[in-house]
Amino acid sequence: MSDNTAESTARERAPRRMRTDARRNVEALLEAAKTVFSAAGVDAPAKEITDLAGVGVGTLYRHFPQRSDLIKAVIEREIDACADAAPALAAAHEPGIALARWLDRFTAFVATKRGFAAALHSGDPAFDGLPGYLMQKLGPALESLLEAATASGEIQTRISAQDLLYAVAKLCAPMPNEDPDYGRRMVALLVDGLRSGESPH
Amino acid sequence: MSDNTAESTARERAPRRMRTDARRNVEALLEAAKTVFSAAGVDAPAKEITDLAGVGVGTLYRHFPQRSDLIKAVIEREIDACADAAPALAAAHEPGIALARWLDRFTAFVATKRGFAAALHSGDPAFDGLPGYLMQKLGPALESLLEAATASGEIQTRISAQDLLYAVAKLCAPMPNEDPDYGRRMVALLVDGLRSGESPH
DNA sequence: GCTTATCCGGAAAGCTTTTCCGTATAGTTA
DNA sequence: TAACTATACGGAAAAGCTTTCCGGATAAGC
Repeated sequence: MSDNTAESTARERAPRRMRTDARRNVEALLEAAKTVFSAAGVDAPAKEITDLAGVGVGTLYRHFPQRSDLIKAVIEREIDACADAAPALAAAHEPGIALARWLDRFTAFVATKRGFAAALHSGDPAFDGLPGYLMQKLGPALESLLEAATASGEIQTRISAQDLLYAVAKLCAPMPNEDPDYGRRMVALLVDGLRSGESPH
Repeated sequence: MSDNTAESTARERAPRRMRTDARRNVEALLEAAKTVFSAAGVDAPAKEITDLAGVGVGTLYRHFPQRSDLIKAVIEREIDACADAAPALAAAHEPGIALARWLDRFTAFVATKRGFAAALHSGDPAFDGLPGYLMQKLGPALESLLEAATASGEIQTRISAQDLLYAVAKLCAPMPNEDPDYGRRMVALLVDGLRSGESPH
C-alpha cells in the first residue's frame, strides 16, 4: 500500500482499474436500464436497453453476465440513493418530521419501482441477497431516525427498524387495481401506532 | 332450441359441453402445473408440465393460450379452495377461533405459494384481475367470519375485510432469507389490535 | 357402424437471452 | 509520437422457451 491504490488491503486482487470507456458504458447501461425498466417493466427485452445505451449486446453481457445482475445493480443503486437521503433530512428537520419524510421517501421508492417487488417475489435465487442489502443500507439510516425521534419524545419505539422496514416494503408494494393510497394509509396506521398516546379511536 | 340443452336460459351460448378427454387433460394439466410450480417455481418450462401431465404442448396451449392463463387458473383454483374452507370452520368452531383458523389457512396459502406473490407483482397485465378475484371470492368469506366474531363480542371491527385481506396477503408474501415467522407475527399484531381491549402493553 | 365436430401431438416458427470471437481502442512504455 | 498489449467492443450465431399450425386421431351423436 504505497500510494495511489487507496484500498489494496487484501480484499480485492483487482489488478488495475477499469478502462474509462468501460466505465462509461456501465454507467450508460445502468441509466438506460433504469429508464426502460420504468417504462416497460423489468421484463423488457435487453435489446431495448442496449439500443438506448448505444452499445452492443456483447457489452451488456460482459458487464452483467446474467440479466438479473443488471436488475440487481439498478435496484441497489436506488437503495443507495434512498439511504443517502437520510442524513440530509435529519439535518434539516425535527426528528419526528425527518422520520416521516424519510418514510415517505422510502414508500415512494417501493411503490414506484415495480421492479423491486417483482424481483423480491420472483423466486429467482439471484435476488436472494436483496433483502440483506436493503437491511444493511437502510437499517442504520432508519434506526438513527427512529432513535432521534424516540429521544425527543415524539414517538415510542414499539417496533424494530427491521420489522418496520420490511412491513413498509411489503405493504407499499403495488398491487394491480389497488387504491393508490392503500400503502400510505397502512403505513400511517403503523406510525400512528408508534405515537405516544392510545390508538386514535 | 327444442329440448335437450338443459340450461339454454340465455346465459351461455356454449353449444355443447367439453369432450371428456379434453376435460380430463385440462384437469391433468392443472394438477401437473400445481406440482411443477411448487417444485420449480412458476417460471419452470412448459415442457416439464406437459410431460408430467402426459400430453403434448399443443394441448396445453389450446386450453391455456398464454402461459399466464395456466398460472392464473392454478392460482384461482387455490383461492377457491381457501374460500371453501370458511363455512366448515364457521360451523365447527366459535366465531373467534374460526376467524383465527381461517386467517391461518389464508396466511399459509399466501406464504406457501410463491407463484401468487410473483404473479401479483410481475407487472404483467394478464394478472390484473387476480386481486379482484381474490376479493370477490374471499371477501365475503372473511366478512362473515368477522361479523360473527364481532357479534359475539370477541373482537371490535376496526378494519374492513378488504383492508385486512390485502394487508395479510402482502405481509405474508415470503421474502428471501426472511424469518419464516415474520408474516405470522405481523398478522398476530394486526388481529390483537382488533381485540376489544387496549394494546397488549 | 358411420359421420363429423372436436381434440391431440409434436414439428416448426418466433423471440429472448447468452455465448463467442475477430476487431478496435485506451493506456503504457520507449 | 509511435508501437505494443491488455482490455473492451459489436454483432452474428447458438441455445432455450413460448406460441402457432396442421395432418391425423377420436369421442359423441345418429
